Amino acid sequence: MTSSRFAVATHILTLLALKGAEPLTSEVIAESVNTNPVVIRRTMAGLREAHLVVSQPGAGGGWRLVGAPEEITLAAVFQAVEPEDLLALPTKSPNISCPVGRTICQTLGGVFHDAEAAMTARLACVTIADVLRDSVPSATLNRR
Amino acid sequence: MTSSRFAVATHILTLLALKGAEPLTSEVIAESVNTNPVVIRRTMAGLREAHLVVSQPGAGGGWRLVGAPEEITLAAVFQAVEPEDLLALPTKSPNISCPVGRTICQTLGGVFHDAEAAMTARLACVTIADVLRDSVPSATLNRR
DNA sequence: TGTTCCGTAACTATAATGGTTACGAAAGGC
DNA sequence: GCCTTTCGTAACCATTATAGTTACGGAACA
Repeated sequence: MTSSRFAVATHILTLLALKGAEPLTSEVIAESVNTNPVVIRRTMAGLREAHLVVSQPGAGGGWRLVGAPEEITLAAVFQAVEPEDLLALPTKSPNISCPVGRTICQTLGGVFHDAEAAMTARLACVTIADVLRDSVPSATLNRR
Repeated sequence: MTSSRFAVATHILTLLALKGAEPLTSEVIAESVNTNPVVIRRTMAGLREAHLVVSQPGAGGGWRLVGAPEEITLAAVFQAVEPEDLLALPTKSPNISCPVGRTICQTLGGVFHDAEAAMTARLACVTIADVLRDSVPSATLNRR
């Protein structure tokens, strides 16, 4: 099981898309997500590094989307907040004196990579705009 | 990040496939995986429930594959040892007085399900026989 | 009857996650 | 220049999952 960061990040971006150009503070976002502003900032840090959002400190500041909701795929969101590999190899290396143990990790690495790529490809078909439309059908996107 | 159970289970099944009808003890398997016999038994419990392996206590006992390696897909292995959802929704429900928070979990649930299905579909294309061939090319499968 | 082996409970150590407090720094209104 | 707002981040705690380990009961079989 992964962390809920991906779910939280998607929730936040959808909220930002709904509110359009208006910047939202961590406090306001935290209320919608039902958590602490610091948790929001932690999650947003990854999104900012990926240039999906920008932040502005000071009065009237907060968070805004960088691009159009139609152009933010969930694959990009996933990679921004869950960098690690989804399927894990064992921390302790297998016994290299066993013919299987000697090579299994390399074999599995390839399979795992393919499987994760398949999942990412599926996530790349969905955008924040799609999520917003699905989640709040009545929303008229406030475009900049 | 998931646990390494899926990797360990695949390792074990590959080892059983290599050894054919000969039953392997938890001790022998643990040596190849480089861990403790109890950890092996814990992992095997899921595989037994899924009818992928059978165990036999007592002298000369151990673990054997139930079916042919060609018929055991990694999707079946994955589902046997990692039953939970891969992508997680937040433990705390969002704020239902927010239009996004009210509905986002249901929307995300659908997306997550599709993404996991895409990964599983990819894993269903690979069998234990494939892994064995890839990992130990020289292996002649000892068939029953 | 004794050895071998699984089945499982119990305990521990470690790491990840999420929640919280705290405080520094940047932005902008006055 | 000051003061308020807000982000950025460190630090700490509680909770949970995983993996490792010991221990012991019960089944199989010679």
